[in-house]
Amino acid sequence: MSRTELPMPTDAGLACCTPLATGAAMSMQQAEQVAPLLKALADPVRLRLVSLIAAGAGGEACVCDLNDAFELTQATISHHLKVLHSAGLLDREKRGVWVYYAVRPEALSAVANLFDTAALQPA
Amino acid sequence: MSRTELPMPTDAGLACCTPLATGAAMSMQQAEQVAPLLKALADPVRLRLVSLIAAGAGGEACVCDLNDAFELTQATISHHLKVLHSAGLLDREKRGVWVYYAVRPEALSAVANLFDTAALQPA
DNA sequence: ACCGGACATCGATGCTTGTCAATACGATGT
DNA sequence: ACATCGTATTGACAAGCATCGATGTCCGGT
Repeated sequence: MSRTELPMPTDAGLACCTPLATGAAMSMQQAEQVAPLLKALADPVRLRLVSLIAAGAGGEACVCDLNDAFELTQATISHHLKVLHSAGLLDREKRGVWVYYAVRPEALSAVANLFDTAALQPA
Repeated sequence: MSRTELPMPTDAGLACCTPLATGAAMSMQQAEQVAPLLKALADPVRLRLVSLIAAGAGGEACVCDLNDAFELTQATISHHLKVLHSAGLLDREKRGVWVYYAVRPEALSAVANLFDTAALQPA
């Protein structure tokens, strides 16, 4: 990448390079802020974990149930739950011997908003 | 995971383990089907690429512009575009010397639907 | 026919990540 | 006190991934 500057088409009004509504598009900061959320969700196991938890009573679920829903080690499930929790997607509450994870609607709607904003225009 | 079977709470009606509305939740198949889309989007660079392309005129953008929008090698941008294209998120069209990528609204709305369906219930 | 520019592909490299077995921690019941 | 059960943590390993430099390919102009 020799050119560090971008705006001018090198010569005149060449047909390429309509200058991308950069104002309306996402900044690198924004992207780096949202990407971790998607990264946390971008795994089949974690995606299903969130789905199971969201489908649970009160939007929460006990780890003991989640463990049995997969053919994976308890350590692996625990790891995935930690990832989701660290990403801010799940809340964690210890209730007696058991631990319950609950979805954080704010976090999920943040992702939903992302696609409402960025995506859907007919043509 | 010693237990390969799941359904029975080992003893009686213990308070834990409300059995998760497994019918309503996402199957492993579904999760494995959607996760690749999220994986493709779960990178700051790719997320911004999609954003830039979506913000472009007609929901498309020339690679020449995209290259200049990042401090990354042309090879790297090309790689990311390929990932997005392979995931079915972008269309590719060669127009003269230049290549234009365009967003596939269907793919994006698939992701959007995912969060509409799974996410937002008040309490 | 040649050169130059726009993208793609290849091969290599260092970092991240999904998974497991083993172990540690903490609460409960006996 | 002790054994037990539910969950988290640690350490290790293989696989995946983001990035780069170098090279290849295709196209348009001279």
